[in-house]
Amino acid sequence: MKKSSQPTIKDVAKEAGVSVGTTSNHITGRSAVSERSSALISKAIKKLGYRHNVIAARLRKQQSMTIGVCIPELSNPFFHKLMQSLNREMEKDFYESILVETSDIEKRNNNKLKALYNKQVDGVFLIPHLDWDGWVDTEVPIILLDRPRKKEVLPSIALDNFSAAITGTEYLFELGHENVWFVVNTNELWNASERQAGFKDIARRFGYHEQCRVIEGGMSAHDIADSINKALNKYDMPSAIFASNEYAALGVLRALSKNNIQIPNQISVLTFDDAHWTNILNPAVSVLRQPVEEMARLAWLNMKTLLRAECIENMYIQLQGKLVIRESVLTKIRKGKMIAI
Amino acid sequence: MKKSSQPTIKDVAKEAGVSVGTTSNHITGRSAVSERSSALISKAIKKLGYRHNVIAARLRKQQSMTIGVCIPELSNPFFHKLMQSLNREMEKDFYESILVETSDIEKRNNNKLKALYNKQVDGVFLIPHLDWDGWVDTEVPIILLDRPRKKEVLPSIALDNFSAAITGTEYLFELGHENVWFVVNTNELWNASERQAGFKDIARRFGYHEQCRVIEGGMSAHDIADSINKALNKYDMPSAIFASNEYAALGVLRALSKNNIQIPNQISVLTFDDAHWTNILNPAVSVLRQPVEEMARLAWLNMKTLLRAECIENMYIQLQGKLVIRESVLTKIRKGKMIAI
DNA sequence: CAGGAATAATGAAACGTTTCATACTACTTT
DNA sequence: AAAGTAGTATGAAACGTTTCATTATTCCTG
Repeated sequence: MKKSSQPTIKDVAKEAGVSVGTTSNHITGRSAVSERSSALISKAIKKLGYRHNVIAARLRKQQSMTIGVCIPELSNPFFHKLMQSLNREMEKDFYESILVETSDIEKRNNNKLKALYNKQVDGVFLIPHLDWDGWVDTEVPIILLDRPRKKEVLPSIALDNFSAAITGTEYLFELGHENVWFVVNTNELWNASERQAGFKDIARRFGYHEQCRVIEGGMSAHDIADSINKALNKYDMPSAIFASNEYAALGVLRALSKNNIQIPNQISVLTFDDAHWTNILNPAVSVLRQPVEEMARLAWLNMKTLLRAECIENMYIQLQGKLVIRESVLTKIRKGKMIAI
Repeated sequence: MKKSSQPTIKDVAKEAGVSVGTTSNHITGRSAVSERSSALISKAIKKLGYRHNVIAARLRKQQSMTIGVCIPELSNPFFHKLMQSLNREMEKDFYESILVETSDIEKRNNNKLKALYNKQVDGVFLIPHLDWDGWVDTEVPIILLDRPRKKEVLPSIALDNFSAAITGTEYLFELGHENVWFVVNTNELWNASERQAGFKDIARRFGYHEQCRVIEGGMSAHDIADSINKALNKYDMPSAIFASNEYAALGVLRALSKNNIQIPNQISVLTFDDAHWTNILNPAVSVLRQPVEEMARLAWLNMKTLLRAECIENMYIQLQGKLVIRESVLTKIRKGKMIAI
């Protein structure tokens, strides 16, 4: 905003020959205004090029119509898809978001959180860090997303990672795969460990825990590829690999390609996260999809409840993953007997 | 913000036993405050849990410290990387961004732009649509990014698409490739056509325009794959393919894989956009990288000049693409004679 | 046509800051 | 001791809305 004076609501009122109160009513629509006045005001607005000052309105209303969204980083597909979906939801109710990235630059969420509070956000969506100490202003609603770090005390919505891993693994087992590797990377410990736990659990139940193996990948896709490479040299070749997220999946693809291993003929591949390339590469890779839009929808729905100052006791919503079958998993004949799927 | 009354600067002043003016000076640091007062105020702030109300400050200062950023959609890697870089730049100067996605939902930029103006943004970064009519509030600084749609009248920063295409194509030619395909998709016409023009220009200069071909791919990566597939059946196989962006590249990979064509042994591949998977897949694909951070840096630098109310006449900055050589392009021996590179 | 109800319009106060002209204080200098 | 000066402090006005208790107007009903 320049110093050049924009016309205010007072100017409009004067021009239209009505009071500021009436003008405000016309603009916000919160109270009835006669047709005559409305017409006059509309004309005045147009004539003066009046622009409604949202900042002044916010101050008076003591409501910013703004939600702070803290995510680790925008470059992660899951996070920016989530951001996108949240925006779309909030937009419908004329709310606006302030996006802050917390990772990399700032390991602690707290500074960012405080800055958001200073901006008078009406609510906060937070994807917390592992080392987040949980400090929070109890006056402003908060919902934890994706990583239910303090789910006992703060409302949380996340994928049911444990079950999702079971869904995926079970699918592989049912198809006849008995020797499955689960590949995790180490930069996102919470979800990875839950998924890993699910994998181990179902492997044990099927009695495949001897052959099934968890490969700890490292931080980058390249590290992961290396780890898989080493494992490939060390152990019997698995008949399927389940990657715990997009980066792990890329690492798997690299390692298999480097070793001239065909997907799915020699090794089947399944992965968490429905990255856009999964459906394009050949073979298109089957995926355990996180219901991002659903998460955003529920998040916003519950936020609105909270904004109405209604308490939600002990909310912890677990979303179910969805298996999306494409071309990267082969049906295996199990020793002699056919498996119906 | 709840109704529950947060302490205000007045409460702090009273608690500290000084005036509001002094308190404000302490908080904002715009005018000297004695050690004694500062200490008292700090103590009072801590005691009351005072929180600085940014909205009130903005109203009074007639400055929102906020920049609107209009991008087509967050899911496009180039755009969210740009957003990320812009945020990082602006953060250093304590500016904040309001992100709006324009595409898909709303074909016209204008509504979004007006909404931003109502929010009293101090400036706007805009990646305009093809059909944008160029309406703009001349009072608030604007810089066009990536697509210099109205570069004659509005300051713009964009990749020099024409030259970048030449750089990439020349690289292929120098390596001995004479039969090169350039693959464009059709949803982003501006940049694609510039790149295409560059490609055609250099092909003509090398005298390869007979064999070199532009493949119009379609909207999605799958459509692009289909188009390439058809072209492969129809024409002589090229020795290299240059994809005009990430989606085109994925389409190329799919089509080649489906046809059991080896990269780079049978066909070399080069692409615009340094998508994160390009460096991970096997072979790692060589890339013509857009200098995103540089673009963000320059964008913010110039925005700051504009915010200081200094005029910038006729700004049109063209950034140069950077060739990143990886594993997907093969050096060819040209008929009998070696090419030194 | 009086009385009451419904509908519109009014204008001043309030939201929580920053700003600025003024006043105060404590030194230093003549 | 008066005068000057630099450093601080003060408090009321202003930023542009919304809100709400009143008042004005219109409409309906018996």
